[in-house]
Amino acid sequence: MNNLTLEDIARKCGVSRSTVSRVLNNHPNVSEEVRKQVQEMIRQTGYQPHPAARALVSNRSWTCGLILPRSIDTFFTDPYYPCLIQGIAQACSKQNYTFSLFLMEDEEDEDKMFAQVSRRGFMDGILFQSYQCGDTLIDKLVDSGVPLVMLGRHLQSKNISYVDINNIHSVETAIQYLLDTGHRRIATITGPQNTAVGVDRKSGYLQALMKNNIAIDQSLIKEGTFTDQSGYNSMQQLLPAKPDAVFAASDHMALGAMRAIRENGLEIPDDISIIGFDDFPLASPSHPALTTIRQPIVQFCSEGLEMLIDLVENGSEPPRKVILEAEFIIRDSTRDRTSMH
Amino acid sequence: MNNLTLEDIARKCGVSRSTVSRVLNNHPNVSEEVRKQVQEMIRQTGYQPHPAARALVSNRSWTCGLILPRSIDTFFTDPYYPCLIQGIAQACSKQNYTFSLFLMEDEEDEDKMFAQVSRRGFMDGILFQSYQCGDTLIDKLVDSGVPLVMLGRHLQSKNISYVDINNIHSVETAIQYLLDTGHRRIATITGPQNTAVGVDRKSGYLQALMKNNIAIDQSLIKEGTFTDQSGYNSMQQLLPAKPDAVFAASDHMALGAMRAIRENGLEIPDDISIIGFDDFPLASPSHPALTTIRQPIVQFCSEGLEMLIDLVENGSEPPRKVILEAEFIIRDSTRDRTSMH
DNA sequence: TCCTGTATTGGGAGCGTTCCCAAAACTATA
DNA sequence: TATAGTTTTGGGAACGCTCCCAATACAGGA
Repeated sequence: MNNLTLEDIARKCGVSRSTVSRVLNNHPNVSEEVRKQVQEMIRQTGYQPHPAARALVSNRSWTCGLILPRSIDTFFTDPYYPCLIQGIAQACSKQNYTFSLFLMEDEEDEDKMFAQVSRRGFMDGILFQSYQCGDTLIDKLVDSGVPLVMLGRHLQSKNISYVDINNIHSVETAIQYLLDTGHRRIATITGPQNTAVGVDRKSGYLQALMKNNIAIDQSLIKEGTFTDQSGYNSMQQLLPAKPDAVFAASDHMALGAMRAIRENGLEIPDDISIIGFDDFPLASPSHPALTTIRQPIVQFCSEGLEMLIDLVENGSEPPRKVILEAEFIIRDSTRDRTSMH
Repeated sequence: MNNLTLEDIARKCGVSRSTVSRVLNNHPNVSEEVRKQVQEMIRQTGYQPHPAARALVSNRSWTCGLILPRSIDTFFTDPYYPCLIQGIAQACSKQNYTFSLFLMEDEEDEDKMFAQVSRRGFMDGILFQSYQCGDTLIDKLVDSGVPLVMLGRHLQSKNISYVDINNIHSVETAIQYLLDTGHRRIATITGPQNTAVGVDRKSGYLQALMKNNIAIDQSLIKEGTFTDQSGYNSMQQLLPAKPDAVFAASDHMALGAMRAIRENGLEIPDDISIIGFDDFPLASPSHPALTTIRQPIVQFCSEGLEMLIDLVENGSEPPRKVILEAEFIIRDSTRDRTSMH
C-alpha cells in the first residue's frame, strides 16, 4: 500500500508541491529538466495521487456510473447486457475513468443510487440504459442536474443527450434485401412496443414494405419480449400465415423462431429465411449461421462515454445526439429466391 | 445538484459543524432534542455529505471493486457472470457501498486497475472472481496489500480469504441420488481442470463412485469448458459408452448435452437422466425441466462482501473462509429406475 | 451553596490535492 | 548595466469532512 503524498515527492526532488502538481497535470510552465526529474521520481516510487483529495478540490471524480433500470427483465438471458457492460468497462478503462455499476431492483436501490449520484464531485456523470417508457427514474435524474447520457433514445425523450443505433434504417436495409432476393411474405417478430428499440425496428420493417408498395398484413406481425421463448411462441403463431421470411428484432428471438420453424418440419433457409438483430456471440455459431444486423456495441459505448465527458466539461446545453450505423451481415439463414425462376 | 455542506446545516440549526457530524455518524453524546432537529433539517434540505471529503479524512471510500480476470472467456455466454454481477450489486446496495466493476481485457487494463486499487482510500477492498490458476494478477493484488476476498477458492490459494460453494459435497449428493435411483453407468462432463470449480465438481463425482465401490471408467468422463457447445461435443463423445445418466458441471453444458442426446434419438429422462449445476434462469424453463444443483448466488455474494468489510475493518489476518452449501433440486430430467424392477 | 463528575457542545487542526497570486530567476532590449 | 517582460517556482488558502481536546452545561452529593 503506497501512501506517499505530493509533498513527499516534492521533498525528494527538492522542489515544491506545486511543481509536482504541475508535472502531474501536464501543465506547461515547468522547465523540461525539472519535469524529467519529477517524472522519474514518480515512476521510481510508484506514487499515485490520492483520488479523494483530488476529487474534493476539483469536483471531478473520474468516475462514471452506468444505471440499468429495474424495468429490465432480461438481464440474465439477453447477451446485450454483458456486452454493454463490457463495452462501458472498456471505454472507461481507455479514458482512465472508474466504472460504477448500479442495478436497480427496487425503489430503495433507486434512493440509494440517488444519494450517491446527486452529489456533485462523487460521480462525474451517468450513463442510463434506455428501456421502458414510464420509468420515472429518468425524470428524477434529469431534475437532479447530474450530467446524463441515454444509451438508446428514450421514447419520450425530453431534450436528453443520447447515443443510438440507426435502428429504422438498418432494418429497412435488411427488409429491402429480403425483397430484392425474392421474398414476398415477410413476417416480423417485434420487440416490446413500449420501448424505443421495439418501436423503431418495427418502423423500419413497415417503412421498407410501404416504400415497395406492399400491403401490411397484420397476421405477419407479432410482438415479442426479446427472449428466446417469446421468439419461439411468436413464430408458432406466425407459421399459419405462411411467411417465406421472418425478421426478428433480436438474435435471441431469432434463435427461438428457428427452433419453432424446425419443429414444424420446415427448413432454414430453404422454406423460410430468417434475419436477426444484434450479432452478439450467439449468432454466428448457430446452425445455420444467422444473417443479422450487427450493433456496433463497442463504438456505441465509447461514443456514449465521450459524450458524457463532453457534457461534464462543457455543460449539457444544447443536448448532444449521435446516431451510429449498424452493419447488415449476410450469413446462411437467408437464401436468394430469385435464382429459382 | 445539492451542494450544501455540514457547516450550512449547522448554521441553519444554530449548532456547530461537530454536532451535525455526530448526528450524521450516529455518535452518542448528542442530546435527543438536538439530534431530532438536525435530522429533520437534513431530511428537509436533502443534504448529502460529500463522499470525497469523507474519504479523504477517513481513508474509507465505501466503494468496493469486483475484478473479473481476463482469463474468463465465457463472460457473454455464461449466465453465471450476470448473476454474480447482480448479486454483488445487490449486496453493495444493501451495505451502502458503491460498486465498481473492472473487466480485465489486457495488461494495460490490469495496470490501470492497479493504479486505482492500490491507493488506500479510493477502493476499500476488492472482490476477485477466481478462475484459472496461473493468473499472475492475483499475486500482484495480494502483494499490494489491498483487502481482498476471492469468490470461489483459488487452485493455489495462498492464505487468501475466500467464499466458496461446497462443490464436492453437493455433487456427491447428486451422484448418490443417481445411484440410489438405480443408475449404473453415470458419466460426467467436467469443467476445465485448471479451475478450482472444475476440479472440485469432478472430485465430488469421483468420491461418490468410490464410496459406492464403483470402478472409475475413463470413457465416462469428458472435460468441457462450461459452454453449451462443449457440452454438446462432450456428450457426442460420451454416447458410445452408453451412459444411463450424465452429470454436467454447469447447466449450460447440460443443455448442450441434452441437445446431443435428443439428436441421437434418445429420450430424457427415459433413456438418459441428466443433472446440471447452477440453477440459473435457463435451467427451469428447459424441456424437460433440468434437475440441478442450485448455487446460493445471492448469499454467496453477500457473504463475500461482508467478509471484505470485515477485512477492511479488522485487518486480514488470519484469512477468513466461508463454505456455503448448495441445494439439490430434483426436476424432470432424472428418473427413478428402481421402480422398473 | 459549592464542588465534582458527567453529558453535551464548539472550534482548531489536518487529510492531500488544486488553484491563485506573488516572488524569484532568467531573457532580451535599450 | 539597468529595465521591462517572460518563464519558472513557491507557498497560502480552500475544498468539506472527521477527530481530538477544551469549554460549557447540567447533574447530584456533601
